[in-house]
Amino acid sequence: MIEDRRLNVLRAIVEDYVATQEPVGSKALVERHRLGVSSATIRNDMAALEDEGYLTAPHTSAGRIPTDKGYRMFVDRLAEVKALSIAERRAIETFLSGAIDVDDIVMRSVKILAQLTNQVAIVQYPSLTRSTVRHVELVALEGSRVLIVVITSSGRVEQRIVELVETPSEGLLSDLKSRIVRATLGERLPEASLRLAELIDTFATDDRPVVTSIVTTLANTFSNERSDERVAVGGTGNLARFGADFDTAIRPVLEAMEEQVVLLHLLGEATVGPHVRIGRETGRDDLSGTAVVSSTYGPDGETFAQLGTMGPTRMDYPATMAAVGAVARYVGRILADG
Amino acid sequence: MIEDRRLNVLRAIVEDYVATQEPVGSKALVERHRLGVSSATIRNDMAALEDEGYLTAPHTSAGRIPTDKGYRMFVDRLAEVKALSIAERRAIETFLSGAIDVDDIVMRSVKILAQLTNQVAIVQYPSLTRSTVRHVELVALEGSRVLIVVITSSGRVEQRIVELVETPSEGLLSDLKSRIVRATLGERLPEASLRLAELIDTFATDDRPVVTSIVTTLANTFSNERSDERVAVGGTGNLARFGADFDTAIRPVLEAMEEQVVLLHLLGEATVGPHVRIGRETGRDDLSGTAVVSSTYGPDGETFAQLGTMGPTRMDYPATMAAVGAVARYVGRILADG
DNA sequence: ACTGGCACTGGTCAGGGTCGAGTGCCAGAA
DNA sequence: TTCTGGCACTCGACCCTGACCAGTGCCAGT
Repeated sequence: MIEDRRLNVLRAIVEDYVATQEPVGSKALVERHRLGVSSATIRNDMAALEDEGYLTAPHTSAGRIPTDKGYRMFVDRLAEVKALSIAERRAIETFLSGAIDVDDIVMRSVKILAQLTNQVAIVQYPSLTRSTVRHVELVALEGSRVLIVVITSSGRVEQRIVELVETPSEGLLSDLKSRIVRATLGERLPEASLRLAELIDTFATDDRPVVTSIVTTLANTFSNERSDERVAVGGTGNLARFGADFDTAIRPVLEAMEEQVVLLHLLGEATVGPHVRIGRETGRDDLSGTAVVSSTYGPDGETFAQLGTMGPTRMDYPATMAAVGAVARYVGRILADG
Repeated sequence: MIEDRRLNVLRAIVEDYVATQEPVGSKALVERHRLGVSSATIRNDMAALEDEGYLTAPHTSAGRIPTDKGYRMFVDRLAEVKALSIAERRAIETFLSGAIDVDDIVMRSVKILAQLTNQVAIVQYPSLTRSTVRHVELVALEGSRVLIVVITSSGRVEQRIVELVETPSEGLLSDLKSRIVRATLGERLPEASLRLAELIDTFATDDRPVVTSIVTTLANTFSNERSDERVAVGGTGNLARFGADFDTAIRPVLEAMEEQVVLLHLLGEATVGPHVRIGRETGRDDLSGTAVVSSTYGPDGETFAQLGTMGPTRMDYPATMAAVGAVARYVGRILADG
């Protein structure tokens, strides 16, 4: 029972602090929440919570603020998932379904996510290595150049142009194409890459130069890490709201935004549902005042990549988690359809 | 003569203020620069410059700082172009020449520009409307779907997939392709779009549905404003250095960065060589503390798009202008080669 | 036309006093 | 036990004050 009340106090403090950005004291707490006990009792509870490491006091005669451990407890055991309003759901749906290609989906996701959460949003481009080959096309261009087009199951279209040493015959090209298709269609990109390597030896020695240079380019495209590692970032304008604590809330985020690698690391490993990293849990000391809410996305079950938001630890976790989860779901659905 | 000295004083004040970020007084000025006169004389000159609107004093007993008009005079008449170091030139060259496609060029340009200037860099994607058609390809996919590929003179490859009502014959497709190529090759995209419209009537009525849907998709691609209006932004980390005046130097920039339209407007109309907009000259009141240095780029003579940087009015104009100019030149050259 | 000197101005900074929100603890009530 | 009212205490926020000083404007003199 008494444990219960303590947790309620913790919850109330987190909520109030997130709302007001100011240390919350025992008196203010009993006024705003119907806790049924006096402020003195709350004071004792707060002292206990501080002993256990869930709260901290900036100085003797200020209120308490949650520690990272306090936030952690809050998201793990105290927060109820805050459902998005119907209007918000509809906004996500209509905005995302207006996208015309994969790049556009990513850009729109970033935008809507930043808007919903009032934070900096990060969306990783759908991973190539996890998607499969849907179509391969070879087109002879003028001169001895060949255009290679690959369409993946994630809807991404990649193209390359190779300059060959000699002009290939129509026959060779179409033969090569059909063999490539047979070997790779439906395969995941890394496997497709392997299959291609085996393919070269099956051609006549005369054709080897042409085949090799087309096939290796294609294999490079398949195992191209670039797209995996690309992320789109948005919502920087939201940082402006945190003018008060520039050094703890803005500077580190601005700096992290510059490095794609850092961002990718922040989004973290694949996890089911919205995942929260608070302060040092992000793995970077300079982001001690920052929390990351992330989720994988992809058509049902499959995992294409990650998306999420980044903001001060004192954020509205339930709302942010709901928004991240919802956007991830819609993006996955749309990628499956398109 | 006396006019000459006054301008020298203005130049010295701009240089000192840019270097120190602090109002500069008459005494400090004579110490740092060999002006050959006493501080009292400088005081008179400063008073005169203030009357003419080139300087302003934050308060009675502080030094002077340049007004926007002062900066304007500085860049127009006083600044000598500061040549980049050989190391810098080489850095630009090697970094940019490592790019693998147009998107990569843009991303790398943003990065190097931000690095050289320590400011926020903006690079507009090469405009489609200003480039010409270099190649068009139609490829039948499985079912009745057709892949359309366009390569423009700026090296950009755009592709679309159309779902047709009926499967077109091989003959029709190759006929259509050759007529499209004949009509549009080498044309600028807007003109190419017009030519396409005329093309439809030259086909037999039976073929109209297929032709129409391919041709309109293609025309849409040509007149697609999206790529024109896309910009890449980088160097946000550099904003962190201006922590001091968050509200005047950072907030407005963060907000502007959110809106592509605003950024495009800031880059401004085509102009030759680096162009500088100071404070309200940007056309936005909230950017009164910000200056934009921009330039067009493109292979010699031609203009593909704009790039530039954005920073506080108290920036090192000569260095920034040199960097913007140099990057613009190299990007243009690389686009021409690739 | 320039300079040295001098009175003046206004911002910054450190010291000191007041105020008040909030705490910890204790003795007594439920 | 558990809660409550009361009280002394703490410490930051705020304000005022005076010393200090960078820098100015002006004037009489060279």
